[in-house]
Amino acid sequence: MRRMTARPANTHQARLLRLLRDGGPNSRAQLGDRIDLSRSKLAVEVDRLLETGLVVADGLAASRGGRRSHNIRLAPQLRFLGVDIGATSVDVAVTNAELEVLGHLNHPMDVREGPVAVFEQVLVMAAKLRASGLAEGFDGAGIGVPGPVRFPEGVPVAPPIMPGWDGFPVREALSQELGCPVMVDNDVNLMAMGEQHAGVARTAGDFLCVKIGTGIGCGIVVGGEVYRGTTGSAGDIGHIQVEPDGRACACGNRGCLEAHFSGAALARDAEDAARAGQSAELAARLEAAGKLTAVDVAAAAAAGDPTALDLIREGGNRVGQVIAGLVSFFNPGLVVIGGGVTGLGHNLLASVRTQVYRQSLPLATGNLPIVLGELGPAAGVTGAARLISDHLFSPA
Amino acid sequence: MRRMTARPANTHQARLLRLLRDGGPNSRAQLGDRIDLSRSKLAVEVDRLLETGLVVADGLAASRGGRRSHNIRLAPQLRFLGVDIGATSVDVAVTNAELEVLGHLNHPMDVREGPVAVFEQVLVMAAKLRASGLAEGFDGAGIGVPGPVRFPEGVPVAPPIMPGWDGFPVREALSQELGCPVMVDNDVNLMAMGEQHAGVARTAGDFLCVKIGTGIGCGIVVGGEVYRGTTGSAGDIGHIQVEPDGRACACGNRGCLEAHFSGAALARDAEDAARAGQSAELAARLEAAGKLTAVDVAAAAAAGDPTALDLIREGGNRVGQVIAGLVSFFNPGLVVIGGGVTGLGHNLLASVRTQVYRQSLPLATGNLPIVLGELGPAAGVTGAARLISDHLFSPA
DNA sequence: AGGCTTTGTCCTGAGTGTGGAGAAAGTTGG
DNA sequence: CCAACTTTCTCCACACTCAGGACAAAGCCT
Repeated sequence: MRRMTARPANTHQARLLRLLRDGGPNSRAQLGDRIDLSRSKLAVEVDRLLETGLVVADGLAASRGGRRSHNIRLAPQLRFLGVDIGATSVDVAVTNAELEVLGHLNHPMDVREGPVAVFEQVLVMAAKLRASGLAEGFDGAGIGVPGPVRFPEGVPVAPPIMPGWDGFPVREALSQELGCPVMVDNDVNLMAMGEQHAGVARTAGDFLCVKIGTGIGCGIVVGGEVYRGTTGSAGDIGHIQVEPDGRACACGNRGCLEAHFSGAALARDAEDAARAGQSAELAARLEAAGKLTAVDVAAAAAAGDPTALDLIREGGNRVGQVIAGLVSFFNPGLVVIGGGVTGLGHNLLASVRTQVYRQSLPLATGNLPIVLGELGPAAGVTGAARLISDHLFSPA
Repeated sequence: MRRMTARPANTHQARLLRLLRDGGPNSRAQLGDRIDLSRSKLAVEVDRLLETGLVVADGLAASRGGRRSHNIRLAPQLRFLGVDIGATSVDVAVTNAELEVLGHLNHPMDVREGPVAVFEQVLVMAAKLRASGLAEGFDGAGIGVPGPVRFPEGVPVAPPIMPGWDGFPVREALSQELGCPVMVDNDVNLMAMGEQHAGVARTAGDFLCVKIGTGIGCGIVVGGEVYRGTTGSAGDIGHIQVEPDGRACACGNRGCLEAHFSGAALARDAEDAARAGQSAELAARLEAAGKLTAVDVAAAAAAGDPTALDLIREGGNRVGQVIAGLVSFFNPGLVVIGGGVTGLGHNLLASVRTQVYRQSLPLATGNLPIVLGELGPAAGVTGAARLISDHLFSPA
């Protein structure tokens, strides 16, 4: 099957494609209300898009008191691949042009196995999605990796938790294998874009998206656009010092946020508490599974275990302390918290909120929602699809 | 005398005006090299600007091997007023359209005397500058205040150190008095814009500008544009907590950065040290003046006084610790340090650098200059002039 | 059936912008 | 001093963009 070859010829067409992506099917008249163009000009550009095949007119909508309108929509056979490489698992999903997830696979895998092994797995999963009939091919792919990325080239740089990936040409390699355009970004940025597209951040202009998984990172959105910093490492808050002479961190320093609270740190603390006999609940789970994860701590907390609750509360205080500083500095309109520890839920959220509302000035916190992400694992892959669609839906 | 009434009619004209402002006089050909327009279209827009009087063609430049070019420049009689309200003094300056400071006055004054008294003083100073022949009137004015500002309206909101200003219609009032357009911003943002226009940040895209005066604030520039946050309080880093249960701060919290280090805190610490007999040098100065300021500490340090050096070092460590966190988060391409304590100079800078380079990841600090601002008190007023010129040099 | 509404198409005219021809004004070398 | 060349600037013809109005198509309601 022939995949998408055309690109919008000008900014009007690009804007129309994004309107259709974000707003679903529309009539020409509805599009006209949302774009600053005359009806005549709009009609010309829509016609050109129809010619390219990027957009189709299928069927008529119900009348709204007059002539029925044509349904203009993005070509229904368009498919994007969203890939989210986490520290301990890989998510791969296929979406349509409106970025709705049609199929989603997850596979546990350590990112430290290196790019070659991970890519092999990604391609297997992509093939599986294709075989299931959800896609005959991919028109573009977005991929997120858990570390800083030199964005224009799509190459990870100096990633602390995935040393084997340093300088690996992710974009080029995946583009070769899949035969379609590929864009690469930090996994946290993709989560932010996912929540922006279909989650809690739909209406936010400036917001922060804190992802707490194995590590901790923060997506920064300024005026609707992801901010990546000068070298692509913006949002790398896991190594902000929260305790002078605190715990040793993998990065070589002491007292980093990540060393004191993250999915990995929480699991370790829980295991320590279990072995020290502080919690029968956690000890039982450790006995059963041989190890503990953030999910176990969440379950123990839900069961009312005071040690687990303490661990979560203390962790929330740590993150909250850092977020309070970021809120003072950045003055966002929204803070989203997501990642693997979302299961810790409102216990975590409560202590984060307490810290932020107590430590930041009222002007910055007065009208500041601090909420959990609502997309869960779909945030990353949705964001990945949005990344590549942003790229393809802009003039060549 | 008639002041500037015309505004650029389109974005081309606006871009031309800014090119002339930032690059000085130019021929049509030189302008053509810096703008993406054909020579013919360029000529048309330049002619229209000449008609409005915003731009003049005076004289011919030396030949560069062919026909001599006309010097195109901004109207030489254009005048902007730059006002920088500090916590303890007021700066007022007049600039030409290229934002060169033609005259600059400073007057010690406590901002807590309130907007009415301060405005009176500002108008006296503006009149003095006019009387000296530097200006016959003002085509626009920019004004900075030491607190958050609701930018679109030009109104201070909930400013901690200047309670009497809350909600005072600064923009409207000053515009009435001066009879010209006025824009209002936070003083820190103006310092950033000043250093961006004519100082160390001329080539920086994303940078931070930390101003340490009576308080501490931080200007944030993203892609060349000042970022002000959702409620105008972005960069308000003075109340980030640096020590749990630390010193009491005027804001009601404990352990704020500003309480531990700032011009005010430094002066107080120095006085305490002098009274405690820890430093003969500082004691002598306290004796002489009845009080100490950051300038005294700088002088004592320059004279080799170890107590003063310690105070500066310790303060630098505090700020450095916060800046390290911001660098990890924001990944700027440059950090500028300015404000009243610039006199502490390289002693301060050294400890800030040590903290940042030690605590932040190499990817973020690898190529990160941390430098002192080079404009001193001119940064604020230059930034103020730039603020209003940005406003006037954009389509109406 | 007739009037009204909504949707979509067509056409004209104003304005925007490009590129080339060429005039104006200078330098350089013989 | 003249011819050749360079740089700067102006003028003009042509293509393209885009808005707005007229009008046709297709529906609803009475």
